Amino acid sequence: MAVTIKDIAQEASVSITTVSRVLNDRPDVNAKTRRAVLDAIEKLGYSPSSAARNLVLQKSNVIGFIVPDITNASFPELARGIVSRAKHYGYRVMFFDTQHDSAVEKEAIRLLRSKQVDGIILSFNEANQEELEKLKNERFPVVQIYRKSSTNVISTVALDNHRSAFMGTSYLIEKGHTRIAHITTGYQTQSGKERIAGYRSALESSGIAFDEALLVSGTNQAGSGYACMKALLDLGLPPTAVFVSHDIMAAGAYDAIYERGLRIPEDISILGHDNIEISRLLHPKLTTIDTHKFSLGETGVDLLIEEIAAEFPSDREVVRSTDLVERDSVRSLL
Amino acid sequence: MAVTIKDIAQEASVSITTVSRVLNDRPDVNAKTRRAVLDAIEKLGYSPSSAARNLVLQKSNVIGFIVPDITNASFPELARGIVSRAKHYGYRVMFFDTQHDSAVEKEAIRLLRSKQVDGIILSFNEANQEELEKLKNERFPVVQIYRKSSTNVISTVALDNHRSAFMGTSYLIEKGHTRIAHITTGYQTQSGKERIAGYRSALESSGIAFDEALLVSGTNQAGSGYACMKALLDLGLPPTAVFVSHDIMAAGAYDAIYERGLRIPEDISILGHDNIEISRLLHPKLTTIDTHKFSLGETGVDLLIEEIAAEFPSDREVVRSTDLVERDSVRSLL
DNA sequence: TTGTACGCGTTATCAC
DNA sequence: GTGATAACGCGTACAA
Repeated sequence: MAVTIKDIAQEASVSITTVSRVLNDRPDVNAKTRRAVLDAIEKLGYSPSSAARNLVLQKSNVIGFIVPDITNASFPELARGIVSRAKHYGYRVMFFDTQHDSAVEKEAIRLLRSKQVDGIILSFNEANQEELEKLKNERFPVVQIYRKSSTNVISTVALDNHRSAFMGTSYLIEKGHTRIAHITTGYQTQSGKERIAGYRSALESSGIAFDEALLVSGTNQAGSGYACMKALLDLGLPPTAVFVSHDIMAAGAYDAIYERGLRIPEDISILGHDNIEISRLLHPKLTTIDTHKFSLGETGVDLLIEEIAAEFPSDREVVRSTDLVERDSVRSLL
Repeated sequence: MAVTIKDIAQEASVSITTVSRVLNDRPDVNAKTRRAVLDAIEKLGYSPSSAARNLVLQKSNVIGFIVPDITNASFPELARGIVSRAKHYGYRVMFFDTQHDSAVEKEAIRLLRSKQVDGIILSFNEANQEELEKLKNERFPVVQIYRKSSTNVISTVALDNHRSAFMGTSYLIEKGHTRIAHITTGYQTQSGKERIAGYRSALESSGIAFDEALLVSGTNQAGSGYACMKALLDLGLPPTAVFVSHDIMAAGAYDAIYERGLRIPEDISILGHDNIEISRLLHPKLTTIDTHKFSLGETGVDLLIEEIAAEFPSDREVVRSTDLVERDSVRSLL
């Protein structure tokens, strides 16, 4: 059915070895011969079987990218960074949306073991660390994004969440706010825990007492942000500013605020985190913290490629800082 | 290095054929033998090489999904639909973001020819129809989403844009609007053309004269929606309602309106199209038209699988209708 | 029920 | 500069 290297060889009256040579741009082949082969390829419409190639080369040039939820707002930019950098290295990207199924590790293991992919990038995952480390020990390239490895055996590119939250909270303090709430994803999530710590640390640095009532947790979704904000507005003495740990939750918070007939930032200031696309489409435009997702994705691929090429498993940990982007949702009280 | 079927055979003291049998859940193998093989597999931590499998089976169980821009707001849901349905058929999905590079067709052709993927789903693409049809003629499975094939040789799942725009515009008319503008992506895009036609058709049906000045075109981005809206607001007699062909442009339109100190929907009504995630996060929540993207993706996979299994190239065209979802951005003038 | 041997389409080694 | 030929790891007639 399909045309193979053998057909080309026959058509061009050469051996398959020669065909393979021109296919791989080897210099040691006569110009005339090359021409003939190229013509045959063109004529028969041939293209090499990647399956055969992968088999003999023991390499697929595909990297797997596993996310728990492809609809996560941070996904697109991160994915673009990964795809773009992967392309640069001659790799393709295969996506896996686990839908939080947590069969993540099984899928990952199967993929790697079967050589379907040469390496894997994990993001936002709650995967079993043990399994991953086992994989790692078998010399399978794995890189985590966003999530630090507790035992530091897996290469990681993460955010400096503590510093980021510290910076955000400090910004609100600089603007004259003292009653500052924090909407978080809670102590169960790593980023939540770290950002809470940064938030508290900033308060303390300025001599502001931490108020348990101003810390409310939910999940990384608009609806949850809405609920959290409502809880805060129901307080006897609501905050004048809220640091929301994810922009998508901030969008939900907007809803709750508008529902009460309040204004942003006149009545209450909102500071987000992540800087996703919708942040600048909200009204007023959301002041937030950019996480450089595209670049994070690129770095993830860099680490993975390094891992793939390396003799021995590396375990580099890259921690990236974030940047505040001022827009219109925070009011200065000064 | 890696453990192969041969190692398992040796370990279990059987032939590779037998191992292959248990691997593929063949019934014709003794229970005891199977146990032994399974044990060996477990012990050695074996998993079959997909490269070898693909080569002998002439099949990868991967489908390619090509989009011009992964950050398009309609992408996530569509992708989820595709991934979900593909998984159901035992397929994986490989994403390709062409960044409008329009080397799309070359990439697609290479992929298919090289058997890296068993079929391809194209979305939002401006790819060369001729190339695609050539592919199709060579019995390569290709399905288009959103874009109808002019010559009807490629299977397609598309939207009934005309009907959709007709419905949307009629809705505004029912609400008492007569001065209705349309922000569009223009006559160059297929969906733009069809939606313009639907819009005009609805106006005519109600005896409202089409006003050239109320039709303003841009690109499918927030910034462009902003610019288009500004142009409309600069009109001597601005519209009372605007039908925006894409929600992301509507989000930009909101900006322009707020910038002028106007209110939605009190001063001007906005009707979107697409129902992307941010639509319900805007304030006021955007009334729009849902395109059932998840389902579209599922159907795309259905068609592709059919195509892959089929003896002869099919060329089915599925046209899906849309649904209006009423929220808060349209005011009744009655 | 089990095993032998060949083929899938490439690349790589070694001759010529 | 070019050509046999042996892998790569698996599925599958065909035989036993």
